[in-house]
Amino acid sequence: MERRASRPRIADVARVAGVSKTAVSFAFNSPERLSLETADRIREVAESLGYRPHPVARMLTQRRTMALGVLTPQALSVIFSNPFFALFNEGIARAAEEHGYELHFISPIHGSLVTAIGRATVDGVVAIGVSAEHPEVGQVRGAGLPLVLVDSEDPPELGSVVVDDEGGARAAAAHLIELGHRDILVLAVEAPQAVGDASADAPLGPRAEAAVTVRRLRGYEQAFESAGLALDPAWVVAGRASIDGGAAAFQRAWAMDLRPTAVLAMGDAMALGAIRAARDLGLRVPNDLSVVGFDDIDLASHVDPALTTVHQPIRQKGFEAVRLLLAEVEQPASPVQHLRLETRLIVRGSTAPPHGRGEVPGTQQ
Amino acid sequence: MERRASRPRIADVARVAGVSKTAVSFAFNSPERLSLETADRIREVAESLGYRPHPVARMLTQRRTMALGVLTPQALSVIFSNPFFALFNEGIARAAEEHGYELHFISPIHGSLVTAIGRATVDGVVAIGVSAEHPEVGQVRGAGLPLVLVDSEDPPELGSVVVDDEGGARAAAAHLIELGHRDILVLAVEAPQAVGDASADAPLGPRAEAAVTVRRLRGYEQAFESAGLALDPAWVVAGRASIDGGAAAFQRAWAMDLRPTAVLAMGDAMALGAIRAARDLGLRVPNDLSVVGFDDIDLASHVDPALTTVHQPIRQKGFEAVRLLLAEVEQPASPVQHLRLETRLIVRGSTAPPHGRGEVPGTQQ
DNA sequence: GTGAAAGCGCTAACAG
DNA sequence: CTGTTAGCGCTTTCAC
Repeated sequence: MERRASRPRIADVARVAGVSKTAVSFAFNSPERLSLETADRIREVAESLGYRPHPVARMLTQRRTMALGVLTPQALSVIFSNPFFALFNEGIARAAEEHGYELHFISPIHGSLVTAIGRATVDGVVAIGVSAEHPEVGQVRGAGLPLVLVDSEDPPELGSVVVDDEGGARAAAAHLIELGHRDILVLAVEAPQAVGDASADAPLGPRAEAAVTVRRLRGYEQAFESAGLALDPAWVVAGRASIDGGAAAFQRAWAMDLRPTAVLAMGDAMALGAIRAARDLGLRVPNDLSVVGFDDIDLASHVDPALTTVHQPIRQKGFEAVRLLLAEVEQPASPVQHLRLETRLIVRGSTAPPHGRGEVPGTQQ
Repeated sequence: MERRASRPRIADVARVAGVSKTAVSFAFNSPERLSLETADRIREVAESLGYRPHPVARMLTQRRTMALGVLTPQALSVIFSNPFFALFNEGIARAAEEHGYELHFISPIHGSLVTAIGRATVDGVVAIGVSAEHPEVGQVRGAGLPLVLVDSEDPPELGSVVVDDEGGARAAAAHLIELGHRDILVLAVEAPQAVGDASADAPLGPRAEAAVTVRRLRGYEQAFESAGLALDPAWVVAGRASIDGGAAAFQRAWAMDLRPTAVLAMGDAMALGAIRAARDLGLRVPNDLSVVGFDDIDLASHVDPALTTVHQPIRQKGFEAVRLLLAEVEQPASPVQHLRLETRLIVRGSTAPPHGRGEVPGTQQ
């Protein structure tokens, strides 16, 4: 009856090798505290038994998991289908694996982020799309976990990584204005209705994404003001941050009899959607309609015409967030850090002067 | 000194509420075993203290983690930058969240998949790009974890989800042959050099991806044979499964004086790379060169010309893999299941008869 | 309805 | 160099 289907425990190894559990533990964790031969013999026995220290038990005693959490209010499946997250995750992943940490994605479970956080076994978390006003932030901190915010600086005592949304937006709007556009439609990101079923938590309220929207909108406004113009609120329509969302928003604007010569979209996906919708209406881009996106996802440079957009270093955002987080995780005494990364306008083929007057910028006024 | 910075434990709640630890546990896990008022009071105290059951301790006693692992030999960062995985992960994620499980990505840590698996705290794993000959498979099974293989049926006693690679490849090749092509270049996927540093494990050998390659190649051959032709091994060149890899492979073939009128690429990314390389050489697609991909990633239908390719249900593959896995996880007695999904050729704009004779298929013979 | 006590599997003082 | 022992924080029989 010595054979057992279940996983061998440390005691089994100790018994077979004729040593104490301590010795076995040392053989794995501090071999230098054992004679070479003892350590070798123990490892052989362990090997032959197929023994591996149980990771959960190990976490419990070591009080660390060697895993980092990526917290998002979005459903897991959108995290993986969204090109923005593809880049962000890539950056996160690169930093995590460089330091030997695993990655756990913390997304609503049965609609509840609170339960998801409650279950997370991580040493620290990077949160994106979340800020001060969210109960989740308090929960993570209450759990004693280091937390770094991305795209929000709100509880200032937390580490953060943000980009210059305002400056990027300003540059985008200024570009259009310089080209001579005056009838500019703004496609804003509406707060996504979080997965939420009718479960206990999730009084989601204004998400941090709203903060990004506000910053970008402010940038647009500043550019208008600098040019002595004003951004008419009626020309700001909100939609979901996706291709379909952008298309729908553009159509809605059109149905409201807005006839823009240019579009400022707060995301590339929305920009692409607007282009699609405009084409369906018979408009040519950029001749009849100029479109500027935001983010500079991979696709932006591959579509035709290539999308003029505001580049933000998404990968780097993820990478730096993990770097800041690990500093806190590994030296709990270290001060929290704040990072602000640059954005820059990339002019490609989707923008031109209004009225199809070719590629040469000229003031139509 | 009652205030403590660290996380409150169950004993703290018990003490403050004036009950035993058991009662506190019951208040959370089996409230029906407590009087309503006791349970409520305990929960209030817990709330006020900010108490949350420690997830690791919980895992240890419950002997389940409510998390599933996704095992891949690729580095974490490639998992997120690769469009194939984007789709696969989406399917995985959808199924996992539907059942309330978290997802952990198990990728080499410091180059070692073995340590990564050793650390994984999951109730089961879906492995892709791995099969019988890999030590990792044995390790996972040794840990007593249910395991479902994707793209391999090799240890037949394991659950599996595969697609009809052979049939898809056959259809792709047949399509080209019917169009009249005879000089067909095959772009095969070469085994990726796993991340591996010089660390202990990773005698990686032929990866399961090799199996996919073999199946697709066999499909191509069958189509050739059915047409009374033969696939010349000299016309099969291998490259990395990426855009750059495809471009490089095509250039290499060109440098070896191969002058194909068509390309069969084992992945869409490679196909796209081949198109790029061909264009750089002054060839027009599909007039001078027809290209067929494999997989049908999102991008395939968005490029110009849209890519003719073999569609495989990548999302579904992920979704089903988790479904099969959960069946095993939740009813350990249940039999392992095997699933084979269909593929189908999707003809778009990147294929035409050879010699630029327009879009109408005609036998050039 | 409530609590005492025995683990879950491992680590790490502390002795010897 | 090796073993004893006491936890890590929670769950869960089993008595009361």
